[in-house]
Amino acid sequence: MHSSAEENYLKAIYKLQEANGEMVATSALAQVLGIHMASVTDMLKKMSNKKLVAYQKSKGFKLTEKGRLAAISIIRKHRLWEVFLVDKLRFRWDEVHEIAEQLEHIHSQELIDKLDAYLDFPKADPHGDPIPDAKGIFAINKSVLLASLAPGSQGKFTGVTDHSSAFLNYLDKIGLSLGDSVKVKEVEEFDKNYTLLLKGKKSVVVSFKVANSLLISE
Amino acid sequence: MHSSAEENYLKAIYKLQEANGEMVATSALAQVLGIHMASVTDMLKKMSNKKLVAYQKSKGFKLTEKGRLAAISIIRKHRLWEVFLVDKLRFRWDEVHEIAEQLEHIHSQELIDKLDAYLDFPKADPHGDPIPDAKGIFAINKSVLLASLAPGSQGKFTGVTDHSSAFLNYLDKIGLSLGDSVKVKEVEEFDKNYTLLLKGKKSVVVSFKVANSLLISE
DNA sequence: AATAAAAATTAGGCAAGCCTAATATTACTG
DNA sequence: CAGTAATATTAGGCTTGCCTAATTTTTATT
Ligand SMILES: [Mn+2]
Ligand SMILES: [Mn+2]
Ligand SMILES: [Mn+2]
Ligand SMILES: [Mn+2]
Repeated sequence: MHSSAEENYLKAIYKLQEANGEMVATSALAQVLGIHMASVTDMLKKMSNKKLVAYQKSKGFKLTEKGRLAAISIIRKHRLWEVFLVDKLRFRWDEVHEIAEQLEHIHSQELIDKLDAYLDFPKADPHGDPIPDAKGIFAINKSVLLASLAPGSQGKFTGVTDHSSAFLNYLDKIGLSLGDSVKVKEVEEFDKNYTLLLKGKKSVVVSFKVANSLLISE
Repeated sequence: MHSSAEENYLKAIYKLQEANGEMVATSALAQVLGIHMASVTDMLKKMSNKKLVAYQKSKGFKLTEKGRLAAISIIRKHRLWEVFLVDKLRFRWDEVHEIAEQLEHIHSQELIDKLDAYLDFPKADPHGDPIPDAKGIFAINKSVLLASLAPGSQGKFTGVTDHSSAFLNYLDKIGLSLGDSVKVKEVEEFDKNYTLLLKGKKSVVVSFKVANSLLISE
C-alpha cells in the first residue's frame, strides 16, 4: 500500500495534470504541496522507482497508468467521505475538506465499497465535484463557467471551482445552493458584474470573480 | 496533536494497566505492540518528556493523568467507529477491528462529537466493550464471566473478553449474539464443559475456554 | 552567443520510529 | 550469596520525508 505522503503527491500531480495539461513541473508540485523543491525531487525519484510517475530529470513528469488509477482512487475516497460528512453527519460544505484529507488515507476496499453503497452511490460530492465509480470512471460532466454565459442564459448550479470557506460561505449568504437554477439577467459591460435571477425570483449582483467560480449545467 | 504511533502506545499502556495493575513493564508493552524492547524504551523516553507517561528507568512506567485521558479518547474513537461500521455500514462484528485501528487516529473533535450523536450516543461497541462519554467517563459495568456462574444462574450476554475472529465466528455459529439471555443448565465437573440454554430454548455445550470468554450481566 | 534569471538537482542533515548487537540491571536459584 | 537467567537500556544504523545550501541545467534577455 502507498503511504499518505505518496497518496498526497499522487492526488496533487493528478490535479495539476488535469488543470495544466500533461507534463508537471517540480516547482508547481512543490507549490501546491507546500513543500520545498528539493524534497519533491527526492520523492519523485522514489515514486519513479515504484512506477507511479514517469520522471524525466529536469524536464518534468507525469503519472503512469498505475499512478493515475491510484490517484483516482484517493479522489474517490475523499469525495465519498465528504458526502458522508455532509449528508449523514450534517457538517456544512465548507467544513469537510480537512477531515476528508485525513479519511481519504484509510486503507480498506471493503470500507469504501460499503460507504459508497450506504451513501447510495452518489455521483458528486458536496461541492459538485464528480465521484469516479469503483472502476475509476468519471461520469462525463458538461458544465461550464457561469462567466461564459450570455445574458438570458439559464441553467442549474452544479459545482464550484473555488473551494475556499470564504467563497462557500458567501454562496450560503446570498442563498445559492447546489442544484438551484440560475438565470443570467444582465452582464454589466463596464465592471463585468453579473446580475443573476435565483430561484424564488430573487435577484442578486455578483462580481466576475464569483461568476467565474460557478459551474452551470444543462 | 499526538502521532499515530504515540496513540497506539497510549492505548496499549492503558489496556495493560487495566489488566495487570498499575505499573507496566517494557517487555509487556513490546509484546503487545509487536515491537522490540529497545524501540519501546526509546519511545517511552520521548513520551516521558511529553509528560504522557511517568517513566522510571528499569523499573516500569504508567500513564500520567494527561496520558490516561489521551488513551481514553483514542479508545472512545475506536469503539464509536466500530459501532458505525457494524450498525451503519453492515460489517460483521469480527471484521471491524482493523479498520477501526486506522479510523481511531483521525484528528477532529467535531467529527467524533457528530459521529457520537449520529450513532445515538451508544454505550457499548459491537463487542460489548463500554464507550467512554465525551468527558472520558465509562458507565460502570458489573458484568461477570459466564465461567464464574453456578448452574441455574441466568443473565444477559453483554460482552466478550476474546475478540478474535475465530471466537466471534464460533459464537455466530452457535447462534449466540450480544444481548441474548443465557442460562447455565449444567457444568460438567470432569471437563468443565458448560451446557447453556440459549434463547428459543436451544441448548448448547461449550468448553470452559468459551465460558471464560463470555461476559454476563444482570 | 553571452549573460542573467529561474528551475531543478545534488549533497548533507535532521526527527520519528523502528532494528540489531552489546551492555547493564534486576530477579531468581541453588 | 554467587551465578545465571531474564529484563532493560545504550549504542549505532536504517528508512521515510522533510529541510537548507550549493551546484547544475534550462530558459529568457540582451
Ligand atoms: Mn475536498
Ligand atoms: Mn469536495
Ligand atoms: Mn476493536
Ligand atoms: Mn471492540
